[in-house]
Amino acid sequence: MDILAELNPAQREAVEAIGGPVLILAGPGSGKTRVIAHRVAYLVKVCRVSPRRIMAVTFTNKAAREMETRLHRLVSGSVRDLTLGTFHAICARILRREGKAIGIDPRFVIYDEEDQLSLLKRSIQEAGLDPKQYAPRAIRSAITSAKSRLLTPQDYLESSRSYFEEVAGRVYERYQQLLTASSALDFDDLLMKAVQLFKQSPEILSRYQERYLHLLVDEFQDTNLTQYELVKQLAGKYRNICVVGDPDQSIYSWRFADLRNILNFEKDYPEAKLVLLEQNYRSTKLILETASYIISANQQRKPKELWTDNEPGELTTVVETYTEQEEAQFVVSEVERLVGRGEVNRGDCAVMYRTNAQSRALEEAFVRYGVPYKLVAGTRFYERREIKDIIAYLRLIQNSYDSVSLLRIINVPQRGIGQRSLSQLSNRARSAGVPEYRALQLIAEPTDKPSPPFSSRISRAMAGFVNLMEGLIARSRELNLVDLLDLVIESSGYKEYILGGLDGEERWENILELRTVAGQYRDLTPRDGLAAFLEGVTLVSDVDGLDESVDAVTLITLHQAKGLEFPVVFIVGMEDGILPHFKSFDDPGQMEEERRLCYVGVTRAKQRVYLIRAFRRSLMGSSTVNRPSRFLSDIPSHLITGGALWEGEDSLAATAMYSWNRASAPSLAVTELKAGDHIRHAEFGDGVVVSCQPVKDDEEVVIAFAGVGVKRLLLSYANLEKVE
DNA sequence: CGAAAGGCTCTTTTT
DNA sequence: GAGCCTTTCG
Repeated sequence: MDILAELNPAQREAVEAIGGPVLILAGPGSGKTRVIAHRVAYLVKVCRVSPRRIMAVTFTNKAAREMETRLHRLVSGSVRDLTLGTFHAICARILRREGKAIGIDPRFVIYDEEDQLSLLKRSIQEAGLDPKQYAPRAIRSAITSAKSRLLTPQDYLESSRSYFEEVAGRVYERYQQLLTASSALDFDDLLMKAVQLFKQSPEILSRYQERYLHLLVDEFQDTNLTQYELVKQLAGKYRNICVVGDPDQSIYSWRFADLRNILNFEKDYPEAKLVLLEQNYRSTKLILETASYIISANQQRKPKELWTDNEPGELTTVVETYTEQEEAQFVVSEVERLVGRGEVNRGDCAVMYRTNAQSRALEEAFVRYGVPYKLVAGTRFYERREIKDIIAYLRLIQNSYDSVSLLRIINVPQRGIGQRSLSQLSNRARSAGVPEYRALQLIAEPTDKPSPPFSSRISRAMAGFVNLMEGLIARSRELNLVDLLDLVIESSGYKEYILGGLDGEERWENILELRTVAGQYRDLTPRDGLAAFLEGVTLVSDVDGLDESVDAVTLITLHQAKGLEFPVVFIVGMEDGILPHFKSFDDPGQMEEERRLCYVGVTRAKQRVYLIRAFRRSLMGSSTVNRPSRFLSDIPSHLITGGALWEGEDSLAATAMYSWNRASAPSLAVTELKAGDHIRHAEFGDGVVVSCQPVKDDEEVVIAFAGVGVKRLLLSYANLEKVE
C-alpha cells in the first residue's frame, strides 16, 4: 500500500518532511488527522523508524483511539509500541515509572476537579481563611494558571501582584503540601511534575530524548506553556518535532492554552518547515463560505484562504423559535423530516450548544418524541456520586495516604463517624504529623486505652472501618479487579446502602456498569489492574464515550465537538448571552474565542447547518429575553434561509416559515395533532401546526394561519378541525 | 450522629 | 433549578 498515494500535494509535503521541526497549520476538514496518521505510517514503513521511538500526542483519548484504528489499517501490528495518548496520560505513565527521582510515590492517585476542590477547601481553612470569602473555584483557577506556567507556590507568591494572588499563593502552598501528604497529583501536576522531573534529572531526560526520535502533537493551538515546555524537552536532542494546529480553532484559553506557542514555535525552531493545509474535504462550499464570514470578523487573526471542491450544497437555515422547548422541538422535527425523506440517518445529526445546561430541553424533546439520541456529557458517568464512592474505596486500597478518598467514604455508608469526629481526626493527624489513615489505625489499636476526645463508641466505629480496609488491602494482592470490586461493594455494605437510597436501582445499575468497565482489566495482575483502572477512570474524557455505531442524534457541547464531523449540524442557543456567552462581553479577546467556538461548530458540518435561537429562554430558573447572536450578523443574508417560527416582530418571516414548514411535515407521534398537520379554525381559517407541547393537562399548539399569522392556542379551547 | 428542611449562591467551556 | 451548606430536630 502506497502511503502517499491518497494525499494531496500539501498533505504529502507534510508527511514527507521528516527531518527537523515542522509546523502544520491545518484548517478544518483539511485532513489533519489523516496527515498525522500517514506521517506515522510513513515513518514506520518507509523510514524504518521503530514505533517505539515515536510519540504522538492527541487531545482526547478518543482521538488517540481513532489514530490507532487508522494506523492499524496503514501499518497493522506494531502500533502497540507507539507512545500514543493525551499529554495527561503520557505524563502519568512517565511519572509512575520515574517519579521517584523527584520524590513522587509511584502509587500516587490522580485527583480530579472535585477532589481538588475538596482538598482546596481544607487548604483554605488551614491557611486560616474563610472558604466563603475566597471562592475555592477562583483559587483553583489561579493555581491551574500557575501550574500551566510552571510556577511553584514560591514562584507564584513572589510574582503576586494583588492581595487575591497573595492569598491564592498561600493556599497553593498549603494545598501542595496536602497533595504530597496524600500521595496525590492533580491534573496540572501531571504535566508540571513531568517537566520538573526532566529539569532536575538530566539523565532521565536524556533517556527519553534518546528514545523519542519523532514527536507529533495534535491540536497544538490548545496547549499551554507547560505542555509546550515538555515537548521542547523531549525534542531536545533530535528536534524532529511536528506540531499540527489551527489558531482559528483555539477554544481553550480558559484552560490557559496559549496561542503564543504557535508563534514561539517558529522562534524556537527557526528552521521549521511550514505547511499549510487549506483544502477542505468536509463541507459544502456554502458551509465553508458561511464559516469564513464568521471567523473573518475576528481582528486578531492571520487571514487564510480555505477552499473546497465540494458541491455548493444548501443554504444555512436560521430559525427563531419562541422558547427553548420549541427550539428543541424544532430540532427533533427537523431531524425526523430529514430522516423521513431518506436523506440522512439520525446518527448523522448533531446538536451543539454552548453550555451543558442547554442539553436539558433538548433531551426532554427527544425523549418525548421517542427519537433516539446520545448525550455526550450529561452528569458525567465517572462524576456520579456512587461511582466516585466506589472509586474512593479502590483508591484507598491502592494508596492509604489518600485523604480525600478516606474522608469521602469513611462514613459512607454511615458508620456513626460524624463531622465532629472527622475534624478531630484531622487535627490529631496533623499534630502528630501522620496521614489520617495512620491516625485511624492508632485509634483503632485494641491495646489503646480510650483515647479522648473519641468515645469508645466512636473508636469502635473507627476500628471497624480500619479492619474493613485492612481486609480489603490484604485481599487486593490476590484478587482480580472485578472480584475486588465485588468484595468492596459487599463488605462495605455499599450495596444495601445504595439500593435503600434515592434512585437506588438506577445508581446500582451504574455500579454494575462500572463493574463491566473493570472487567477490561481482569487479566492484569491485581496490582497493575487496580492502578491501570484507576488511571483510566480518572483520565477519560466525555467524548471518549461517544459510540458511533449507535444510530442516534448526538447532543454535544461545542467544545467537545472539536475534531468531530457530522453531515447535519444544529447549533442551538444562537443568542447574545449564550453564544457569545455573557461572561465574554467585556473582554474582546474572549469574545474572539466565542466566535472561534461558533466557527468550530459550523465547520463540523458536511452537508447542512442550522443556527437556531429562542426568543425567550429560562436561565437559572428565571426567564430571559436574549437578542440574536451577534455572530449571525456576520453572515451575509444571501447565505441564509429560514425565519421566525412564532409571532414575533418579524411576522413576514413567520409567513415565509409557514410555507417552508408546510413542506416539512415531520412525523411526531405524541398527540393527535402534530407539527405539519393541516387544520381549520373557526375564526382564523386554515393553518398548519408548527409545534405542540403538553402543558399541565392540556396541549399548547402553535399554528401558522394563512394570511393571519402565527397563533398559540390551547388544544381544548381552540376547537380545531383536522384537514387532510 | 443523622435525616430533613430551608436557605444560599451560582452557573462556560474540560484534560 | 440544582447543588451545597447550615440549621434544626429526633
